[in-house]
Amino acid sequence: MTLTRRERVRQATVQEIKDVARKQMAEQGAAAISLGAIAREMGMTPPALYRYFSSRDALVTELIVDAYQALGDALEAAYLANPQGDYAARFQGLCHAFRRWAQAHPQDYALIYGTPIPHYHAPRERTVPLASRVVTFFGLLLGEAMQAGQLTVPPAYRQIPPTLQRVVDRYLAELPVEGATPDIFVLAMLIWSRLNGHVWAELQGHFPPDMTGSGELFQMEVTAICQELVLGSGEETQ
Amino acid sequence: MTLTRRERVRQATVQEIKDVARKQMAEQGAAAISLGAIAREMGMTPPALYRYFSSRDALVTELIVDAYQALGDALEAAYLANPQGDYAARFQGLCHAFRRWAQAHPQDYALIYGTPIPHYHAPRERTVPLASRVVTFFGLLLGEAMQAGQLTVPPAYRQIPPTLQRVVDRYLAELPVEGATPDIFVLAMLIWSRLNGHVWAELQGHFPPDMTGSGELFQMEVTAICQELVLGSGEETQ
DNA sequence: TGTACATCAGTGAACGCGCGTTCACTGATGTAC
DNA sequence: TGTACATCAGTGAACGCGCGTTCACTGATGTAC
Repeated sequence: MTLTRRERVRQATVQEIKDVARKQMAEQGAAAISLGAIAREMGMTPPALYRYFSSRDALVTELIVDAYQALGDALEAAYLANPQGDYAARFQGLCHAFRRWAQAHPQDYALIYGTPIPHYHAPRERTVPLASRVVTFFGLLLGEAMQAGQLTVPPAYRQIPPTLQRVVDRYLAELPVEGATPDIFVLAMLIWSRLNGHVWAELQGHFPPDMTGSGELFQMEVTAICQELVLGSGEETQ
Repeated sequence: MTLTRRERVRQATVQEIKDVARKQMAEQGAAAISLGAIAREMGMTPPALYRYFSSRDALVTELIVDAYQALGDALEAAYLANPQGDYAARFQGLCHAFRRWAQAHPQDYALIYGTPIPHYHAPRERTVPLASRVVTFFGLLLGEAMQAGQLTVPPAYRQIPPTLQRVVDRYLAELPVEGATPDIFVLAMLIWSRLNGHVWAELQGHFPPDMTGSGELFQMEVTAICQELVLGSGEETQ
């Protein structure tokens, strides 16, 4: 079904609102998203925005959803950009795609992984699946590598305490991905949190800023993880 | 020099202002710190607070300094609580102290490591030394362990690219700590960022919340790092 | 020990500002006959 | 192809609210003689 002229104009306006909001997030931070400021920049009056979003929070929610979606898409593209059997290359590709996206869109990154906006409550039923998708790419890759014998799970990650094991099993049962093991599930989350911690520290200047610009520090961390997991390129077995 | 009655009352008021501010941070987030709300809760009028802090930002700065100080003190206590030669125990103690402090004071933790407050600019000459102090405890410990031959720096951390090496050298030259090597400097930052990433993810609910409550997940990560670094307890050599 | 003065905590009114949101309305765009 | 009506985007005024900050002031606390 093709869109009418009016619908196309409407969609363009929605897009413009989001774009201006993102621009203002970049300048003032996510907490400062304001319908008034957006309207001003668009040459409109604030009430006009209520034709497009039922409230400020609804707009914020859409921005969050878009951000997760964009990050997930970036990871998916990176995942597919590297050859299927080369697990180390795919992993590195994922890691760098994560960092690159965060650096290219620091405002969206802070929106989803930073301090929540005061008085805003995200609808978890929408955000949780999207947040999971991000981690899932790491899980998928690590799972494949393990099945191919190109990954050694460090002993510390193999010994899951019984109470934690039970919780993990419950999540695995609901997961739409087959072949996921508790080891890989936990490993993917922990590896992701390392990367996220690094990228966050970079962006917030918690590292000496002139040490992170080149990306060499990040590369060291990624290499260290590869070595810790003995991530193979798949060449040995083929 | 002993304090006069007036000075003591004054200090108590300053303390109360900070305490109320911290309480409100816990409820509404750091971005919502408001002199008006603080005054209201204290049964005062907003202008009265200007007797104690020259502006809202000055108050925020003090809260940040206090938070860094408290976290540093907690780490120092944990550092000293474990025997000098037992590097693994000391490391684990540091890690858990970091997490415990963050969980006990999530608002202060978010204040220093979360998204910066909009329109507030921290005076870096005050915050950077305090932020460094936190990481320094990890550096100190890892340095001692290495000198004792109880630490193996993973190969990925040993190969520092030349451009990065130059920057690291410059920082090491200014550092008041002797015996710090580039390896350890880089290692401490990266290990800290892993821990920070984990703790942040826990607090923000980026991990499934029922998986983090027990602390077993965090313990797995700490153990993994210990094993990756082959952190010894010092018993073998004595 | 008592008085005169200085210091300082806190008040109350006011400043300009921006916020999200509602409402009744105008005027343009699209649709049905 | 032309007219009558419905839909919808956007305006302007207004709502109540809270913010940081200033100013002139009152009244209590402390100090000097």
